[in-house]
Amino acid sequence: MRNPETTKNTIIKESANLFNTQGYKATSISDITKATGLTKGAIYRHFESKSDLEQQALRSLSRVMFSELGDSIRNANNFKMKIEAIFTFFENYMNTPLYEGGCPLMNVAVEADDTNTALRQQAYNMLAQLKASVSKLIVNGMKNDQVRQDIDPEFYSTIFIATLEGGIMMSKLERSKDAITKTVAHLRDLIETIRI
Amino acid sequence: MRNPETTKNTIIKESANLFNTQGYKATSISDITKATGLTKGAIYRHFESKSDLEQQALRSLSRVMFSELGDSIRNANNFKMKIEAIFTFFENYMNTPLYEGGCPLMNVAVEADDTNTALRQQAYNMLAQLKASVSKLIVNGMKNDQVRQDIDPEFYSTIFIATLEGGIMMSKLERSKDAITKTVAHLRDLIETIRI
DNA sequence: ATTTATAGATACCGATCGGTATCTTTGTGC
DNA sequence: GCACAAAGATACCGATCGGTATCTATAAAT
Repeated sequence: MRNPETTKNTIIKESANLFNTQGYKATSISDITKATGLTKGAIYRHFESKSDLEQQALRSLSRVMFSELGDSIRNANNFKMKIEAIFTFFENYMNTPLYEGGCPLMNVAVEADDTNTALRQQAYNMLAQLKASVSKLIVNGMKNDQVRQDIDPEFYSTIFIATLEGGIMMSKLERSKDAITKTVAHLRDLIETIRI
Repeated sequence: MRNPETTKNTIIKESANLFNTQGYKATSISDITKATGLTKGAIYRHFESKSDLEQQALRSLSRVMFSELGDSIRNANNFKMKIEAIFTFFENYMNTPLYEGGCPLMNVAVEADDTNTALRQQAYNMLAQLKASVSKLIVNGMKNDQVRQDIDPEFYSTIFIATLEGGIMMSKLERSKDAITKTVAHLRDLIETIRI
């Protein structure tokens, strides 16, 4: 019953959920004690500060996000299907989300200002990783003659991510799939202009 | 020296700045006393609660945003130039922003969860207003034979806003104009496909 | 100049914040 | 079954939170 590793994972999972839905600053340690059924003493045994917990929770969210996204890209076996896997991943934020509260990258990017350098740096790294994976997908498409040679992978990677993130922001606010559906439809058209 | 109207405006302006940069929940009343040089007594004479101040501050940000955006659209005299005015407006978030902290709509959309219905509703209304103004611009372009008749204004309005909002989110995180520049370049291409 | 209404300052309230010292409970090796 | 180290609970800390009752200073009207 009393497994410290399990306890730590529980704290990370529950706090990640709270941080991603309510915000990092807005979530208190006592919120986390209520969600986990543990006490402050237990939490501060496993994490040296709230800031430490925030960082580990975001790292967990990041891992979940990128492992799911990476898996679904890997499981698709051509450029078109890999891109569709990304679309599905973002559309799922509105029906069967991996985690509550929307995209952890966008949430932390908006909340973390200059006073929270640790979270900001993590957000920056997440965006860099996301851009790199989309760019790589496009580059591989070019190598396999599925994408035109004259396009800039970084350019399209940026367009894709901006459009999808903006779409889920709108959809979350409107509580409707409409925006993300429209943005994905648009990106599908865009893909056809660079595919071979 | 002692003008209650001026005082109230000062409180709204300074608190709006803090809310938009640090977040609503994360900004305390004492942060606002420091920024304004006033005391709690003065603030609570003009606003009945922090929530009331948050709402009035956001309303102020919204008015500034839409009056500036509306003016620059009005001052342009054809579809292409009006669209360019929107691009310039969003690009300006990265060089000479109207207010610190990025787009008030995106900030409040991400922060305001189900526990803050008042701010959420205001954010929803802001998005509706933004969508309506871009849609109207496209509809007018169609009426004046500057835009193709077979396109859906709501569709393109959504694409534009999603892409621009996503772009400024990325640019703010990366502290670089790169993302917003790329997204604007993309939207410029997109415009050419629906213009006559 | 005096009165009066109100803008703003001061001093406080209980609740909650992040954090810690200390105590009790629990699993594990012998 | 006993000892022991570590996990978790309890009780507390000072600081800060949003909010308010009360007092003082000030501008305007007479």
